[in-house]
Amino acid sequence: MTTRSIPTLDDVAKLAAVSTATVSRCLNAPEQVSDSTRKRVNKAVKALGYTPNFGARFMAAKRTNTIGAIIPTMENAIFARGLQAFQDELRAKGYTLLVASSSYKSDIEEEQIRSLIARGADGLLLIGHDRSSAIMQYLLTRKVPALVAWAHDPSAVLPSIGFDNFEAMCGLAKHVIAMGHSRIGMISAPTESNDRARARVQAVRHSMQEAGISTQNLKLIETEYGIETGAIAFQSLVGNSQVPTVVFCGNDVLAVGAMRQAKKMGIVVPDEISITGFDDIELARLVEPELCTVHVPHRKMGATAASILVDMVEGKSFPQTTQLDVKIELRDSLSTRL
Amino acid sequence: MTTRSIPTLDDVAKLAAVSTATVSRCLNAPEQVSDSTRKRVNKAVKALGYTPNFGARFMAAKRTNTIGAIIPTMENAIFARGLQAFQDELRAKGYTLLVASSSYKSDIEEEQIRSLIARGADGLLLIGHDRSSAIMQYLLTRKVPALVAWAHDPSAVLPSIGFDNFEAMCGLAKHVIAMGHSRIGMISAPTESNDRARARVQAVRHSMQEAGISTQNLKLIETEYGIETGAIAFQSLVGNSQVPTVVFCGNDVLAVGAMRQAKKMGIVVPDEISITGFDDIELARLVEPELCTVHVPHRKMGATAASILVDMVEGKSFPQTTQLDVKIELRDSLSTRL
DNA sequence: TTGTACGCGTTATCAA
DNA sequence: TTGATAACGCGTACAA
Repeated sequence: MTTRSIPTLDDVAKLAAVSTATVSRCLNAPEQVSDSTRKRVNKAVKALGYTPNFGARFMAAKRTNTIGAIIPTMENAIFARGLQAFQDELRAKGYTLLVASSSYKSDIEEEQIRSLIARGADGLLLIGHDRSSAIMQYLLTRKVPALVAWAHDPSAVLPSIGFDNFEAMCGLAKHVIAMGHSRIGMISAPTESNDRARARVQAVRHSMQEAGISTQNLKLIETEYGIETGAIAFQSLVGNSQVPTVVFCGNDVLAVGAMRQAKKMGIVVPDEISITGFDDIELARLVEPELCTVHVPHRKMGATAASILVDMVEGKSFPQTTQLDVKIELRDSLSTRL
Repeated sequence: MTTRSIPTLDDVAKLAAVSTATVSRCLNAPEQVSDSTRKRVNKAVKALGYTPNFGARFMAAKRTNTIGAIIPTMENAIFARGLQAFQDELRAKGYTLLVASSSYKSDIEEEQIRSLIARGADGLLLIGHDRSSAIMQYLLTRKVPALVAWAHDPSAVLPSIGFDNFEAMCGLAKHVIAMGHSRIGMISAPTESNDRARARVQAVRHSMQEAGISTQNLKLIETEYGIETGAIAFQSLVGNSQVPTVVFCGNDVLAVGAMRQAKKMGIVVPDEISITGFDDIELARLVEPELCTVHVPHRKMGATAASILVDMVEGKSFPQTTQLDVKIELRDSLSTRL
């Protein structure tokens, strides 16, 4: 039982009695190697338990078959589900996924972008378009293909896949307003450096104006992502003089927090107040009443994002932007205001 | 506007009119460089937007300040929360986290372990002790520090941090049995290559035997992780001749699925049947009735795991196993059987 | 305090 | 089909 050191290409080559070039070819272009030597090499690889060193491979080939993804947080079910689909699809295409999370902080995101690129990520998946010009410059000079997901903006520099947050929320808001609601509350994630959140808020404003309702009637609270924060926001929203008849929430988690708080305060949903969410995570159908929300095809988005990004990396043609359809899920947490 | 290529150490050195060695020192051991030259070098680094190439750095230094983590799935809130804490703590200590997921498949996990090690991960976080001897050999010969989380086993080869799944479930099961339950159902995640799931099932068996209840009275169903799968399992459990009075679930997600199915079938929880979970994710307190479960300190586990793993990587002393306390949360989905 | 020069493990070019 | 060999970008003895 001697201490064996980590086997290298050279070790494999020696054991198989060939050159390192041949071993390398066996691994990367097997069809260029004769059957007999390939068998011999593969045997040596197994015997030694050889694994290529990515650092060296990266330096020599400038490719890693690795895709990096930076998401705001792993604690959010929507990203988790989409990301899992993203990874599954990448695997099928022979790529490995590396994930980093930014905690919704743009400076951390920048750091992660640099880190993943330095590590040789062939392509990057990012969330949303909001990004400092410095880091955009960096991305462009490094020429690393980057795809923005969870967003849809044909005019943006980076290609994107997602849905139109503005349109989606408009659809819901118009429906709600048509039901007779005019005193409106909204709980949103912080809109600074979060284009998705901003678009959803603007959609509500826009829909109100279009219906001739003064946006003075909109009570907006911005708060961080969480059930607890949603509950607190709801409390202060209904504590005001003008209690809204409906509360739009920027995502399902905030909405569920609002619903919990309503129950706690003895406010009946939807009889006394309607609540809506966004995303349609599993949770939305587990609460009572079921949450009215906007369904987003996360898995499909993740899988499609993988396809597109791989095409980008491999120099194939790809769409500048891909729009996915959302569906408004009218459920029991929303009712008509007579 | 010329096409600039990626700046290297050499470029920085030239611009600052020093040698590459000095630049390297500026980055890795600033105290060895005089103030004036350091300033000059830092300026050049900024001007060029230089980022070290990890591949090259890894090859030369054999360290990357990177920790890899392989979790079964990102879609599970328990891992997500613990992992986020893990990452936050790592960041504070100057390490970067790379995440991969195995979809609960051991062959994929092996692939990911090799991949992360080849990429130069200084240390690895793994979930659970179940692992083939081949990959254990690989881990040991590569001498990469690896810490097992979500498990606690003083006798295992790899150091671990977590809680005693067996003891935790025994605590709950004994309490339930003392409440008068004797016809028992259980919905578990697949126990093959999942020591946590296995320990929880064994705990129920053990507790029954200890109370003099034949384990013939245990109806066990193994199914994959998910709300829907939990619902299906529950349905077949109550479709049997001997309907259980309590259903233990291996985790909260399965339990919530069971509760949803019970509601759908018009079976009142806990009056007609009690249901328990494990983990205490946020969801547990959002369903109605609130789910009786075992609370696990995920965040604390993640943060502590980071500390220990960094100590391992840096050659400091560390505990072979760290046990965290769990707490049984007696909530309304469990009631006495008279 | 700073510079020179070598080696890390791989891929790719070119010849054989 | 195979082999020799030059990069790739960095850290670090060792020397100055």
